[in-house]
Amino acid sequence: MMAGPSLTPRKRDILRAVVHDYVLTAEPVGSRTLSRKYELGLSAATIRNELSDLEEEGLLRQPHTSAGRVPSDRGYRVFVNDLMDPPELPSDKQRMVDHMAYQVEGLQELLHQTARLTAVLAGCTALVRVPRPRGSRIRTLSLVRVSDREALLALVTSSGAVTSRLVPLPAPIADSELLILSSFLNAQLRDRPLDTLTYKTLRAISARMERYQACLADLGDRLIDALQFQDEVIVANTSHLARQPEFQASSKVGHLLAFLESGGAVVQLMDSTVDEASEPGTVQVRIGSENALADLAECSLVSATYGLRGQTLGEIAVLGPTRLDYSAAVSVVRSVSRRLSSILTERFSL
Amino acid sequence: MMAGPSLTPRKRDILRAVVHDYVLTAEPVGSRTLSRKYELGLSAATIRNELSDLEEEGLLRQPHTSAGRVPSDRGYRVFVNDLMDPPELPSDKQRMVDHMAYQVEGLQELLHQTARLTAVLAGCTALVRVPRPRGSRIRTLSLVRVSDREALLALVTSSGAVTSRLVPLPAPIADSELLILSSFLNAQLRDRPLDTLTYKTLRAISARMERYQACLADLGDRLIDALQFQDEVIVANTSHLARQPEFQASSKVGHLLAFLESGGAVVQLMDSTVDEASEPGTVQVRIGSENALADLAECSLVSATYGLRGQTLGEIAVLGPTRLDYSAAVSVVRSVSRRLSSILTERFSL
DNA sequence: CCTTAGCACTCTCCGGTCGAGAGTGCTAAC
DNA sequence: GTTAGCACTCTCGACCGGAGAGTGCTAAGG
Repeated sequence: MMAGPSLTPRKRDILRAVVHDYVLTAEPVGSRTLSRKYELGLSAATIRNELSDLEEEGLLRQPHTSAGRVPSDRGYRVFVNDLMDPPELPSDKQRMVDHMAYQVEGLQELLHQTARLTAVLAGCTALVRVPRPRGSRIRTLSLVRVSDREALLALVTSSGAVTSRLVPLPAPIADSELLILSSFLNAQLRDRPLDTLTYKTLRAISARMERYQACLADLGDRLIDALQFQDEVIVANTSHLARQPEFQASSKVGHLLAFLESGGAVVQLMDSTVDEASEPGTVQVRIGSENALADLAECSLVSATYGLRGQTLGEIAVLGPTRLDYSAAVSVVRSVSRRLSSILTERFSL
Repeated sequence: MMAGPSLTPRKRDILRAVVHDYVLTAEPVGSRTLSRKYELGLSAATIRNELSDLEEEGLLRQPHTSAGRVPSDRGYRVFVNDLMDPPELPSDKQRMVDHMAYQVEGLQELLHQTARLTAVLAGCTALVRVPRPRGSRIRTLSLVRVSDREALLALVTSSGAVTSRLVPLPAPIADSELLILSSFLNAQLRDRPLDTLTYKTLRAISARMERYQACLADLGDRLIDALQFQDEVIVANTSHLARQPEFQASSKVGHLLAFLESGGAVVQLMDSTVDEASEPGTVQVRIGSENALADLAECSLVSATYGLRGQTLGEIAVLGPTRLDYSAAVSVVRSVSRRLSSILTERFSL
């Protein structure tokens, strides 16, 4: 966004070193450490001055006076934009990517393996968003009361597939109201092609629905979650997140996991990541608070789309704490998404 | 196994109360609490004596002198065997179970929903083991080196399905050795019906393999994990585990998650649970150390098989800390497994 | 003989204090 | 502009001591 090139080369070197060291150790890094471990040709005192400047510019933070420095989200951003240059994957890893689809048949299995491989190569949690079935539309949608606290949302698509979800009801609701709601949703969504149903569209519909019937409060959001039915997201290696020191404390792990388990939320996240024209192969990085999702304030997402003949089918991403090896993550995601696209093209472009 | 009926009725009441309270609060429960919260008609002092006896019998433990008591694994066992009587599911929950398959099509989707529902009803992590494809056999199996540290295991079944797994290699291994190993495995496994491939069988083969080539060390186990390819296990609501106070500390959550993510390990667990003749609908309970898997020393598993016309197809289970509401869990698992079996029978018994 | 009240004892938990260690910011010299 | 030196600040771990909870034992009461 800004401020990138205004740094002196020396500041750049130092910021790079801080990021590198912190990613490695997860400990705030001090001037002494920097002057010893990195060949900056500077004494600790000089580095201290530079660190102080970098902090003033908002690129570093101090957890407390007299601890070392830690990169801020903006610091990571500068690092990602200007200071790193992700290499091509080392040949042994690249070989694994090339062999990825070896004798794998079936899209679903292919994507599962992709997720696993990405997770292994990047040493992180990996997400793969499965393509929506193209061209199919919503035929009907119905809402049935199951108990006072749960309703069943059933959905039939033009291809004949049926899906259903349990929807928690925030408050008991009369059958008649449910009927009204049901027909409202039907009117809004019938014949809608599934692949036009982004999170934003659903959000808009939900807004109208709330106006229509105020008592439904947050049911809208729940429905959105539930509507993400076909958008399954494959998650691999969640345990990596749980092992990060920054998430050990308190109930953070629990929150994160719950988030990852609610497919809808993950889809929402990914939708918000795609900034229109992102060609397959372009890697996007979202850092910490840039996600604007409280649960992910301390996480970063490195993602790229994959597709077929230029058309985007899905997305593949790596998720970790903001203290992420961005360079490696970008290398992996870039390589895997390219490879996946080319496999799909090879295989399905008859 | 023993010791059940030898308890006086009063001891039974007290043990029941201890289990009940501890499950609820996750805090060691003391004599005073018991005499106040439960209508035992006894003073704290009397209860203390009984608690002392129960501890001597190994049914209770004290985390430290002068803390309250906590049920031991054996205590839970006695509770499960003799002291509880799981009721039928309350009608609202039962209704949800009855509506379970409403308009759901496709086995995979049905099982996913089953897992989710089970998790919701029991308020726990739920596992569903997917049926193996019946009658299909292994046609060929090949092992290809991908890098020094990874090989690819590819498998073709008689139905034509192909699966592959990356197998980590403990040590670099020559192509020629891999070839030998590959043909050995082929000889052992070719034409083997998939549904006879239990963990025990694989274990036996792996043992022979180790003898055959000592340098392969633990590759055997890895292969077993990898071989469980079709045995996918659906896991729902893992975040519940992460939220339990007993797992907050240290890296326990990470371990548990890693365990759940390695499908092979879970299958192994489930295999070891099935004690031969378990008819569909019979609920099995494995408590803590009974699992004999270090990772699960503090977990309990409540499971039942499901099937079609008397034949077992898979298994459904609830997983939680040993401090589990066994009664509720049994109710849910029993009800869901019955229902699932009857849905399958209805639908697939043409 | 079983039950209960009373009491001493033990153990954890919590708050406060203290010293060690790490790292900073500032100043003065090079 | 760079560096050495030094005082200052802050965290972290160890240690201590009191409060609280719970036990085990003993002796009195039904």
